[in-house]
Amino acid sequence: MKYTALKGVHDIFPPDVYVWQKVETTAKEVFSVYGFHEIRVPIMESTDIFIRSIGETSDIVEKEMYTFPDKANRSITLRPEGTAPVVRSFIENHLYNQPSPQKFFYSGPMFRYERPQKGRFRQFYQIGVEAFGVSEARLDAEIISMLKLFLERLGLTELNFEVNSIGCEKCRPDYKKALIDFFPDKVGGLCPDCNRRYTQNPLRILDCKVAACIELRKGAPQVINYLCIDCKEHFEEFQSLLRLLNVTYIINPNMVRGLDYYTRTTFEVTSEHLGSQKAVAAGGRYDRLVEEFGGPPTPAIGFAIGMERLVEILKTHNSTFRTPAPGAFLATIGNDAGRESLKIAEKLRSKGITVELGYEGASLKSQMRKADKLGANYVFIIGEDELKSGKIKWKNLKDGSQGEVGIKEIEGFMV
RNA sequence: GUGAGCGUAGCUCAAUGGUUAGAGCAUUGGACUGUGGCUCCAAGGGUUGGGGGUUCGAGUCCCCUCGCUCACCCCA
Repeated sequence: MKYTALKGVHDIFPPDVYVWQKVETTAKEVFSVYGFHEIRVPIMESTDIFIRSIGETSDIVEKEMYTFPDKANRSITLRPEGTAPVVRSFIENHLYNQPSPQKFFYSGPMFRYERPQKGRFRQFYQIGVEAFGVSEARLDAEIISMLKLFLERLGLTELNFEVNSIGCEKCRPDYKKALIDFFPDKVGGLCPDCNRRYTQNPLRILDCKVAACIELRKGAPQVINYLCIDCKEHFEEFQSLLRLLNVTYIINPNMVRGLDYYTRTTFEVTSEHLGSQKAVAAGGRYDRLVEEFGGPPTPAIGFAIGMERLVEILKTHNSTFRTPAPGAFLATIGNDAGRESLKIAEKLRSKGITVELGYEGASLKSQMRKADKLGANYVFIIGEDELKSGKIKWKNLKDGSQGEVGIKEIEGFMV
């Protein structure tokens, strides 16, 4: 094959594209009921926007960004995630001067230079939401509830909601220290990756999958026990509201997010139907990011849904996504009938009926076959006899019934 | 970046180192010169991912390369 798509990118075409459309329209419907409005931001930004938000030492920045110089030698990066561009837009357009909270959703492609595997791609799509200006836990609970409703609307009820709090800039240092103090005599037994984590980012030891590390970290201090008063109250209120809203959740004290900007509430929605990358949606609070970006102190929270992962789950749950079938198929015999069929097709289409035609002088039999394969409801047969009499034959392909209808009455017949 | 597995028709897969690489499904046409589905017949479709090597002979064995997949790191 001479021309192929790049590694880790994919085409989306029927019937799958109808699953995607369903997800996108459902998101818009649900999110708008919660007062979220669409925001459209560029897919490329100045590189430093991502470096400052995601964190200089994060894997995304260190090795996964699509970064290149433009013709004026500015460093440009294809967005690896959606929060930073939205925060940039929020500040640049002074949206903090609008009534608080400001709530946005977006959807579109993200780019990360990684080795593809199940549920992971170089160009992938996210639907995300961001809410600015409210720190109270009611908003956290609302957002989780909104995510749950969205998933339920898509028929997904067997997903796991995992929550955690990773504290704030006040309490996290204490916890980090406690964690470091816990491991010294155990470091030798940890896997090589965890040895590296021990010095670079000890929190990451908590979600290592190596059996020895899982064993060794038993009894390790949990971040929940090191939260400051404010963070602790916030987390407890958050949980109490989740129960109030009947959201079934589990606390995952080992859940640590990979992006540096998170504070307090973090959460993930996971599925058993995915591979190793089982998070279908994830997010959390980032109360400091707007200020660090040069905006006014503004608490915020958001999440992102992985479209490919969500579509994967939907396809295993629900096989009813099909390419829409035409309402009518016009089978014609001869040039005159072919010309007449164009007029009829346009009339029906103007009424919103999907119409397909037979082409290339195919035999009636093969046109019938095609109509059947397309799943058409009705076939109209137009030949010399029909042109003379002004009545065309119809056949209902679902029940096999057939009859005649005047050419002028065909719209009424179909509508 | 690391590791493993796999590359034969559009798809799913056959073919002991030995003739012209086959089958099912799918596509197109026909059996009915104006009636779909079921059945039957036929046709099109392949540089066996690519390159090199061993051999009288390679889809099959060896090397390289590219691609895909899964996993690790990390993440939606």
